Amino acid sequence: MSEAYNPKTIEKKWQDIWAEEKAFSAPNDYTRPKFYALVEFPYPSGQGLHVGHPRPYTALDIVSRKRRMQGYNVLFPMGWDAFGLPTENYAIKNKIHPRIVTENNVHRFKTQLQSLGYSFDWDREVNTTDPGYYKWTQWIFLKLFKAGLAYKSEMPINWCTSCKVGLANEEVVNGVCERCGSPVVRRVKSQWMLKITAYADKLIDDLDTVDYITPVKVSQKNWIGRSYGAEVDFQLAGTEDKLTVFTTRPDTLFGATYMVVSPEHPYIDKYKDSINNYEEVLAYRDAAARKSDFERTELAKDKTGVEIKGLKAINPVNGNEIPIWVSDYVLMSYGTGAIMAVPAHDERDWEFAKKFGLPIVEVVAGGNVDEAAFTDVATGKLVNSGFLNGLDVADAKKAITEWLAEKGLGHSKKNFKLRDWVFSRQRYWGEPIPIIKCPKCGFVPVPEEELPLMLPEVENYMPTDNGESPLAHMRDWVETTCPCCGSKAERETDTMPQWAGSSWYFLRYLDPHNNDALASKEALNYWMPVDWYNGGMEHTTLHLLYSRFWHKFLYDQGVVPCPEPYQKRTSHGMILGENGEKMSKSRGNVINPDDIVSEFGADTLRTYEMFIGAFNLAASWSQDGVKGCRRFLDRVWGLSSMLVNGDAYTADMETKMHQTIKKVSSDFESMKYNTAIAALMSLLNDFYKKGSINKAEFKTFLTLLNPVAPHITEELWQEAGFEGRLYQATWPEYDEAKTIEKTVEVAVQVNGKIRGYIQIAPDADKDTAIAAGKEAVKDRLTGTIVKEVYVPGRLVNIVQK
RNA sequence: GCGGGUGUGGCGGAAUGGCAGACGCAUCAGACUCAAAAUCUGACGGGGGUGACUUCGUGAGGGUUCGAGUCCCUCCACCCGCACCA
Repeated sequence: MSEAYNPKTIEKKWQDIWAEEKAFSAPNDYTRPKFYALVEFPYPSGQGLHVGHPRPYTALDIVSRKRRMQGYNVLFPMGWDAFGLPTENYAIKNKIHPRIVTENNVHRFKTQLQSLGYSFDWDREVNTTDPGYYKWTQWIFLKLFKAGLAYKSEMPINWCTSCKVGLANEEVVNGVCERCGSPVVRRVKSQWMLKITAYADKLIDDLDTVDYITPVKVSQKNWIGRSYGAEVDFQLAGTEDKLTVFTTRPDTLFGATYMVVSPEHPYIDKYKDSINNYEEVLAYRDAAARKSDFERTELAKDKTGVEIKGLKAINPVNGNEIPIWVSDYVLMSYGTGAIMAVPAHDERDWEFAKKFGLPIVEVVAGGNVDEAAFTDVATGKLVNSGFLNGLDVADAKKAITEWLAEKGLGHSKKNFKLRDWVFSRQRYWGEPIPIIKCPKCGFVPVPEEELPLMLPEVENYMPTDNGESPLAHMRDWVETTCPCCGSKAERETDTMPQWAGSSWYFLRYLDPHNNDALASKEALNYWMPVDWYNGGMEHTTLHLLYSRFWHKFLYDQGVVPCPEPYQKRTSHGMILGENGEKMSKSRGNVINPDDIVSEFGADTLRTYEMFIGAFNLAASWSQDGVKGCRRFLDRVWGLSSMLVNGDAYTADMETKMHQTIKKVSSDFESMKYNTAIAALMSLLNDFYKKGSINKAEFKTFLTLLNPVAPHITEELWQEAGFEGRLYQATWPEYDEAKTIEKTVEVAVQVNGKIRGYIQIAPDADKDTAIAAGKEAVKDRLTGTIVKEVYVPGRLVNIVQK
């Protein structure tokens, strides 16, 4: 073969052949060992594919191709997470229906992904905007509703004062609207909520049963934020009411010298007649409400507050009457919205007490509470605390909690930072929430047999002036009758957030055309759980947590066979621009994958993105690096002109062949793609040095490289006249014994410094090695030998005085 | 402030506690060429030496060890999250 390597023709050729032969379809052959590899399906944006997409996709494509050659039935699917705001905004701006925008974008993305030669099973493609798909998204919502896990609640939302529309958090940048730059304020609206907090404990505890990379587990745990403590009741002096607080330090109760309530605490209104400075308190509350998130962050270090005069609380443990303050450092959304302040042992309380001259009483000895709050729970001993004196913190916690329970003044309690999931969007391009609002029956689910509740075709999908969903315009869609009592009723006009469709998509791949269930029992039992899921760290506390929640719910409902959806979760680093900054249009450092494919070929792009650096770390793009990978493939192409006969590895190559098979096999599994490719480059260099490669060696080399560069290897396989298709070949085996060199160079050190080398068998015994080593450095052995170290195959170290 | 991550040649990066810098890029030299490109071959951390060699060197400083990029302690810088969660 004398023609030069031309990826343009061979890549198209093999993509067509693979499609025609259905090379990568995952048959429902439930007798074979299965492997379910999953990558996050993309949001088909108008920008087209980003060079960031191929990094994770190629990585799991490599693993999938390898596993197929190892005999697994591999499911590696792809689909489209196509509902969402950018499409809707683009549609509004350009006056094109979002459905059309989505179709166009999906077409472009699919063409781009296909040009990269991924071994996706395209027969299982899913699209979240397809009614046949969102039928089941709505079905799951109804299950949640019927189980009491979907409810409506007044929630503050982000409201753009200029666009007059509710915004997602992601659309608010530094307190202003991302699109128009106008200030964003909080506005209370009735929203659908999902009770993810009901699964808070399971979402933490079951992390022990899955194989996720540590940063993901840590982030999820911190995000859920479970903490153990106690709720304690403080009597409001002169009333029948109690002010309840949550604390993780009930042991410090004797040191509680005042209390603080959040500005939104209901007692401010309830006791306004008893509050002497109500006007002042109200002014503080209004000021706090006006603060934007940005200001709250900025002012976090400087505590503000107002004493509520006329109300006092009684410390239950010593009967002291203590003042109550209001301050925005106490959040209504966590615990009870009120705290007991122990300035001696809490930094925030200490700061507040110092500023307002409140008493600081030390109850845990070990620090200097005049200087700083003492928060060390490991070493302190209780003082000034009556019956707790002398105990350490852990014992004191236990003792006081028991005491509180006995007296009916409190009880142990655990709390979470996790909040319920705001599930409503006042937008058009999302799944309609299948609920009917009946004046008599309340919220009534749309009957299951009426699903999917189709998103109506509308002329005008612009947001309304009053913040209602555009669907509210559609009176003939909105007005309906109650399925329960038959009276006039209205449909819910909110739609679901983008996270809905992506919370269960991995289930639909199993059986994407099933109209009777989200997937058949057989398919679920065979394929679940996902064996390996790779995705971005940015989804750790949103998509990944949401989908685990839905899956756990579906498990409790008997819909899915396993409590966790993903057995293993890994994550890739970002690809940055050549200047080391995040790629963006404004920075002018965006690389378009299409350009790389047309100039260098898909195999080069795949190889480069895998060679760029450690998979889990961010990496900067380098056009020279791309060229280097193309040069590597050119040299691979050149191997065919060195091809000689031979059905077994030649003697001088045998060790290296077995070593490379071993290294590439394990590196692919541990995501060390860069070193796997380096090993293949090194092997290639050896063939060049030698000037020949035999057929056995060529077969192995092509097979090892195939997962990374599938087109060129398949072409060379065919050109060399090897049997069948390379994608159907068997992954090569290595013989551990044959990975070991006959002799190796072993460094000889004297007192830890290298002074010579010996050639010796790697498994030589210690006496032989030490003797040879001493001989090699005999001129330097002038002192008394105190130690002789021998690491087979590595080094000899003679330690002398 | 808290949590997670990262610091190694000119650059991207390799190194189960055991020869630091594999592999690639850039650069330089040689071969080929009228020439250039491409390709092939070789050199390529700093200092010293004609040289075989020698010495220093993995963000900084300590420590453990025969031996530390790797383990421990104290710091520093940068990146990414979270942000008063009682």
